[in-house]
Amino acid sequence: MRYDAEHRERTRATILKEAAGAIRAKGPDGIGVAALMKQAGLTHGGFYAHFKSKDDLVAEAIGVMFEEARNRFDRSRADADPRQALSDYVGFYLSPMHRDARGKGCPVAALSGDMARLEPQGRERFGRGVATLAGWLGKALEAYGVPDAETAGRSMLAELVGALLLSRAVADPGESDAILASAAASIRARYCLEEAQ
Amino acid sequence: MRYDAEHRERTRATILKEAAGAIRAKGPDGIGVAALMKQAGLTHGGFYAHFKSKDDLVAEAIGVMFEEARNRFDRSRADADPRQALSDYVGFYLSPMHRDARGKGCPVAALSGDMARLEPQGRERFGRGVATLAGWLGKALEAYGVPDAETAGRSMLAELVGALLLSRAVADPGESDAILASAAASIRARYCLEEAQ
DNA sequence: TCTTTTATATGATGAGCATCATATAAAGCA
DNA sequence: TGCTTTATATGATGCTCATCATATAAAAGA
Repeated sequence: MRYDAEHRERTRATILKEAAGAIRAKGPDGIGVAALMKQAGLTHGGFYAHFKSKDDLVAEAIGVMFEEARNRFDRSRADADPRQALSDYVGFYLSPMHRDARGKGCPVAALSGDMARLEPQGRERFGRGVATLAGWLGKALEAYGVPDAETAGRSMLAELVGALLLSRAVADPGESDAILASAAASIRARYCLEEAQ
Repeated sequence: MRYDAEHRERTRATILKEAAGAIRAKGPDGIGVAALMKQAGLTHGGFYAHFKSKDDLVAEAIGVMFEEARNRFDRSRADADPRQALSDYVGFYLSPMHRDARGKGCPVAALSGDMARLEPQGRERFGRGVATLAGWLGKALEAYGVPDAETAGRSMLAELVGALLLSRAVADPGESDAILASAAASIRARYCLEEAQ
């Protein structure tokens, strides 16, 4: 019905935003095209006017998630010294709030487990996101003199992701909190972030 | 057809063993009852003579996986001093071999990502397994004088799991190897395991 | 040998899924 | 006002899945 010029674009963005949330919350196989389109206020058939296939959507949505993550990371380091910025990021990452907001949180933690089963297109995009994120962490560590910063950045990302995943996986809330707290304490101690908090 | 006394039991064990592998490799939703029974040399209908439901099977299979993991851990610490045993375990855990054997490897790394979506029965069993594994690591660390061993055990598990997951998730083999190596180096340095390797 | 028992097999049901051919409706243009 | 274009809607197809009612076949006990 020949809507105004950017209508199609806006609709596509809405679908992608819904998908980015739903895929993180329920996994790439946990959400169907019909349900997703309904969430976006549309019907399922129209989907294929915007995306070649569901795999195509998933790959694009992964890109959107990493853009969101980049914005968050940029914001956290905007006005502070690198050590403070890193401390803030660790604090956010290992917070119960982040744990409980799977659909809005870090795509790496939300999707790592599903990646091995995903089509190459999405995996590739995910891999680039992981490398970028590890690089940011490494640079932040390097900025205040941590040695072997590239290795440390990857190690730190692994612990952040592992701790968040475990805290989401276990059934007991006390154990879940303890996992987050232990990882935070260990990371802070080892990269001299204690006093910055 | 009234097979001999333990036939039923043996069949059940076969199904569980196949399930424990397939669930780790493809996820709880990645394998169907029919395909699983076929792998076990049976037809799909007979399944319900052994398990109440697929959810029931998944929960039991998770138990089997953690038993396997316990055996592996026990073996690794059988004849060495605690530091050497821990070093061996870290070496095994972060090896490319373990990364590539998802169906036979650590259930925590294989299933963390799926846990949040699983029924409570399976989650509960998984949570107990995680706590036990973190406890073992903590005890091993304590045995050679690492301070705050309980915290350190949880932190170490988080990094092991996170690194293995990331190494399986990224598409680029070089990056995957680097993630494993970075985590191993960081863990060895921080818990004085270098010289033990 | 005949009956009873029970582990496994067959086949069906109904739900959910991705995908696609076709229809509709409304905005811009004539 | 009427025509054309195109974003969205409807409805169908064929697939996979968990589950279950029912059938079969063979071992154990008589």
